[in-house]
Amino acid sequence: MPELPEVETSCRGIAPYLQQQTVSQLVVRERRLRWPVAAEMEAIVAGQRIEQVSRRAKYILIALQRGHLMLHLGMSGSVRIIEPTDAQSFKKHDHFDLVLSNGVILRYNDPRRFGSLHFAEQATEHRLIKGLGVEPLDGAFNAAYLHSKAKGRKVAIKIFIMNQQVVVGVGNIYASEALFMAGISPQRVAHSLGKAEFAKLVECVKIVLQQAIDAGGTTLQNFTQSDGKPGYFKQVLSVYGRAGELCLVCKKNEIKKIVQGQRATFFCSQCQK
DNA sequence: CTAAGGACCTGTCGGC
DNA sequence: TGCCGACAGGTCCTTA
Repeated sequence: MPELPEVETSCRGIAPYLQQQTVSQLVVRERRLRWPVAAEMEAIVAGQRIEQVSRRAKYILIALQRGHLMLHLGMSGSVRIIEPTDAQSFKKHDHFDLVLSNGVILRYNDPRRFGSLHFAEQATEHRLIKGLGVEPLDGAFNAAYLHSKAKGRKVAIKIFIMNQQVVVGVGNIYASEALFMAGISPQRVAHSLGKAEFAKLVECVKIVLQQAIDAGGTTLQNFTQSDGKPGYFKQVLSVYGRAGELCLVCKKNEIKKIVQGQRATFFCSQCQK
């Protein structure tokens, strides 16, 4: 479910409630997530002060006095803040609670259980984070970087920009959107792009993600804002999910849907070359 | 090393 | 109305 903008939005939404608070306890009701929640997790977390909440790729990092919690939302995960008076308001698939000493609860919900909760002394050294590529909104993500990474790569450019070892946070929706905005066909082989095309693509990835963050994250079926209310913005998507409809740019061609790497890709064959 | 496909899960939707 | 298959925002792991 969540792409980077949704994770960023969740992160910002929950941070004010968590920062500088103390964890009273972690209550896990379902340990079977993408990876089992470690048995020692409760003991590690209890009593620790939360220093900071941040994001790396699609992981929400909760910095404790000692170590970090790493929360990934997978496809269908969401977090919400529960006031003490509503502590008993459970929904189906509420898998764990991070309970603060002031009674406020960070509650994690995830129907498909593709999300995960890890602990690491140093998040940057954790095996799931260590090998990740650059942040898309960072200056390190630029045309020269992408160009050099693409050398010798024969995968389709859409698959390539979704590769977390290259650049993080570009999910299936925004990969289609960025390529559409850049006027580049998703089927192009990665190394075949020219310098100007890499520059354009980088620029469009940044724009598309930043716009979505500004809009509070694209709201699709089951994203819940961190305050528990349904998302209020519906970002306008230009191609994603619009198969068979007329392209918004050329207004002549129908948006096509193809499958790449077992994922749906949407594009306009007129506007994207 | 790269590339491709399977795996993990539940919920929803369209078609018959 | 009920059942069944297809599909859904992620990403790791195995195999070739």
